[in-house]
Amino acid sequence: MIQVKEDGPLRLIVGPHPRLDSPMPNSPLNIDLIRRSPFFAAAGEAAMEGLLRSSFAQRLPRGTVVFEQHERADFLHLLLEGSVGLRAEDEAGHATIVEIFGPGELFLAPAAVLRMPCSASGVLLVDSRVLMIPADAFREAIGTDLALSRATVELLSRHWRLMVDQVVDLKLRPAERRVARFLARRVPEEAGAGPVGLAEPRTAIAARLGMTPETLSRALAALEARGAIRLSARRADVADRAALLEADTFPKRVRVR
Amino acid sequence: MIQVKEDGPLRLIVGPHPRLDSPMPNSPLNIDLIRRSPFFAAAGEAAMEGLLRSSFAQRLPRGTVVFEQHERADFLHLLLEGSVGLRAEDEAGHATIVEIFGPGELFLAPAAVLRMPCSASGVLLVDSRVLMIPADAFREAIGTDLALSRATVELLSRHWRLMVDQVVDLKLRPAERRVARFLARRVPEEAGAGPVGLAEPRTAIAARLGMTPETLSRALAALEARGAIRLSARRADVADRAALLEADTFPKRVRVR
DNA sequence: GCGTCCGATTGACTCAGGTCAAGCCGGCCG
DNA sequence: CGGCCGGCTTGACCTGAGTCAATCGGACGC
Repeated sequence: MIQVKEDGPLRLIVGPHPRLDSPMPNSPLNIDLIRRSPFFAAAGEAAMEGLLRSSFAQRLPRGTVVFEQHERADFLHLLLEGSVGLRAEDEAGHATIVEIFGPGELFLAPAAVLRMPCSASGVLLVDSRVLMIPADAFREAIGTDLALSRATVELLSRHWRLMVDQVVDLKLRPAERRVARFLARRVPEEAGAGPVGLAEPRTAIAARLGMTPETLSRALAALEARGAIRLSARRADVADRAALLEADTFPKRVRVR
Repeated sequence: MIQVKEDGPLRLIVGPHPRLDSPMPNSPLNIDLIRRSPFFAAAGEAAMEGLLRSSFAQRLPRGTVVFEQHERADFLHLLLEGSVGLRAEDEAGHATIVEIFGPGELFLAPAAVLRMPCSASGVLLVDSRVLMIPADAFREAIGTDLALSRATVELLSRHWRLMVDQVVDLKLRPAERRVARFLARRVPEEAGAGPVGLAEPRTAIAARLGMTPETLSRALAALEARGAIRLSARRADVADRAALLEADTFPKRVRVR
């Protein structure tokens, strides 16, 4: 079921419909996590039940590629715990991380819906638990269940907006500010301060933010020097979320249209 | 119905349900254009009929803002002719163009679906014809018509992928190559060469590509010098689509996890 | 036909961030 | 417990693209 390619990253390999033979069946804990995800909340219990029947959860080590760019998607993935990066490679073989998703996120790499090749690979950035939902079952369910279909529209809309945000970030904000915003986004909503985990490798975070690891490192150091955060291994303590977003660094250009 | 704010761009102002009093009713020509849009093709005649009943078309001058960032969306827009830019402004008031859409594109600025404020404004980059679809009607239709709902899922999926492409572009490719790809995308699919119109202002194109107008200008000049294109007013003639995409310029960095 | 005006181009200069090359540190295995 | 190794950080340097400023040129009004 899981197989290691000797000279490459761990690659997940599964047969067409490997239902209940999973290493981790849907425990109550899972169900609870799943129910809290914005997607299933919108889809409703009924749809959820139906989909879960053919799904299964897995605990997978970091580095696992859960789906591969340019290949068709056989599963949708709901992250129960951990962190995935969507990695896209250009024709020259250079890669970035397009987005990083955390627990509760469903990424149906719209490929699954369109029956098109994935536009990115899914790589686990830390050891994770993933709920695997067969794409066929999903596509079928979406064709009969309006609530589910509607939930999907909302999910995609949210994800589209995330990407818009990122494009704006890349185009308008300098590296240091992008880092600051990234950290701020990870501070629990209303809490104005607190620790944020940076469990994923720096390289991945840097790629997500559109910069090199060196620049990320320097930006973090600068933020620390400024007193906005305190760094320790695999995490950063945010002193003041609002201060992080302060506009003290210079912006870019205005002219449009 | 249309109103000019003295000291700002043209702003479209419409009442809640201004049906058939439109300056341009749905002529057969419109219907035909609409039917060819990938969205309505997927949604099917029935859904299309229903939506069109409450919609109306308008011819609007360039510069018109058809919807505004941070405001709720009252209409979905199907571009019949012309070009729109999605313009996003950051908190400091600096703006970019997130995407440029051409004829046949439906942009329901997912805001309409989520009943959330738009994450960008829609600005006409040239004089255009736009089909306006009341958001309520759409939201209602989507809640009862599975085909329509499915078409929406596909539309959003396509749009998500467009954004992914753009993020990859911004992160991995240098300015000149981004320009080349932009031009190539506008060469009619299978035709290996041909003229591409650049009717929208350079400033908008530059913003869409994440660079300044100066850099765009230099990139175009460089491509011309290299013999890849020939420039004339408001258009560029592509000699060889494939050659445009050639990888002769240096790429960026590799390392990702 | 001619002046005005605004967007596009061109040139010279600057700088944010990428590149290259050491060091450093913590985890892991023998 | 020591040494190795991979990932992170730090420093020195370089360059792609932004900035600022001057000029060009097409569209439009008169």
